Amino acid sequence: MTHEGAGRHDERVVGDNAQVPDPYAALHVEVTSTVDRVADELRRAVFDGDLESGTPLRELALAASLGVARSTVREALGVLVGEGIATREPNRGVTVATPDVASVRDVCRARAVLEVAGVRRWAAATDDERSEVRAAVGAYTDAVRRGATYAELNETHLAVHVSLVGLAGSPRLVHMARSLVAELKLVLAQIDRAERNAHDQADTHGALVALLDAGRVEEAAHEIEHHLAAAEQDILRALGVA
Amino acid sequence: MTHEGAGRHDERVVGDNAQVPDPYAALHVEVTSTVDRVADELRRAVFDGDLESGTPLRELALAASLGVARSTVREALGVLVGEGIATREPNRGVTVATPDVASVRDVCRARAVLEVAGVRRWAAATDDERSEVRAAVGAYTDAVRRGATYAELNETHLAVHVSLVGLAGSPRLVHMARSLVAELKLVLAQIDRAERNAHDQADTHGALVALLDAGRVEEAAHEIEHHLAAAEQDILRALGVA
DNA sequence: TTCGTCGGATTGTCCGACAATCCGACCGTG
DNA sequence: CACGGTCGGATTGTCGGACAATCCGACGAA
Repeated sequence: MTHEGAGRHDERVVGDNAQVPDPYAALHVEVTSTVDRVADELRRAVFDGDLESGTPLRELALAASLGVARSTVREALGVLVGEGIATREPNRGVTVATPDVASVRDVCRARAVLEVAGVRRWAAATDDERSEVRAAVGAYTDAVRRGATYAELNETHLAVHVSLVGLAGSPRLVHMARSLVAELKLVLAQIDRAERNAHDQADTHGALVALLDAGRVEEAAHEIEHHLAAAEQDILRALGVA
Repeated sequence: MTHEGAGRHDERVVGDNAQVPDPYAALHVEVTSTVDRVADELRRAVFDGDLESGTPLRELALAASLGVARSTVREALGVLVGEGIATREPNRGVTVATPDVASVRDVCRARAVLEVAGVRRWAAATDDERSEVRAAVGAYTDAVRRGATYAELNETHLAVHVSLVGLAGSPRLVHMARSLVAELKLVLAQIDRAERNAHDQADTHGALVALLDAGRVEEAAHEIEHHLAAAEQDILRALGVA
């Protein structure tokens, strides 16, 4: 992903004219390199289940199939590897990552740390950050009530959790959370959809916000930890752990 | 698709027949690609101050200077960018990252989240993890007493903080902590050495472990937060923030 | 001043090439 | 049959060259 765009031009502090507060905010151009597009396509394929975990990503074949040069594919694969969506073994190539039990546990534990840290800072967060959480929860519950597609439910649900991390007010933590969520999406993409119980967590998330609004932060933190532990168990069970 | 040859040969997950617990542990070969060596060299140069922040990293010049191909340099630069040590502007190239006040604040805040999470799990951590913290603290205090070089003091000191994150028992969190520390090293490499007050935090760290051993976890967490806030102020002051 | 235009420098992408490495099959020996 | 050696194909890692696209600064005209 590597969001972070938002070109922030420096302010020349040379002296007098430091008054103009960027009249051209809210303007941005879409800069899209071929490497980015290839990486996007590969991500999409992985998350949509077109590429099962463990599938080797051959550079030549991908280059031919996508109509780009091998070096371009290679660079895109490097991005995927950096995001943890794929793994590279020296001289053996890149394959779609196969999450094992340990990594699922790890991702969930790390997620808990980040999200709890965010929740604990609810009171200290800005209004912007809080309203973003509310918006994310609203979008998710709306998707549930609307009976949206599985993919959309997933996306909005995970967005709620990322927004919780956003409460900590640290772009880097949010970036880490996104990376963890990407790995989680990889796992979810492998689990047979029928295997997973339907999303019925709209109430849970609403209750979480209610707790926070009531100032019962510690209860909310405990709640989210419980929620994540349950999710971890669900995933491990669906993965068919012995 | 490509159904045919995709025989799902069982991967060498040692899960099943775990009778033989790896008689060949403690054996590993050093696999070092050219890209890795180039990336290492660039990191070294940045952290040693050979490359000031903001310095453009020209692909052709580096390739010629290091005696490797441009594509190799390019890939190494991608790694550096992924680590946050350098930044890439499309069509403008890669430059050594110039940390601003906001990012310093961000890194410190994120660090605090991770380290506090680790400290809070002191009791739940494994003996291995705890002894690793003790070893790191020991190495640092030893370096202080020994009057080691500035670089060594830095390294051992930061290793202590990473080891604290290790208490959480999550490899991914440790990885994130390492990434944050790398960014911090970049900042420290820019600050004139004379500007920084000498390391006298051996006592602080020893006291931290003492608190943890005494089971006063919350005090230790508070202590580390205080410690990090102070370090942030030191850095910002040395950076010459208004 | 402000606005085109031009040339040089650099990146983004492509192509082709080769050695190194890995993998599986085949084969000979004991 | 088990074991070790050899060989060929497939794939990666690295190289070198090439070209269009883009950016930057300077120069010059309105």
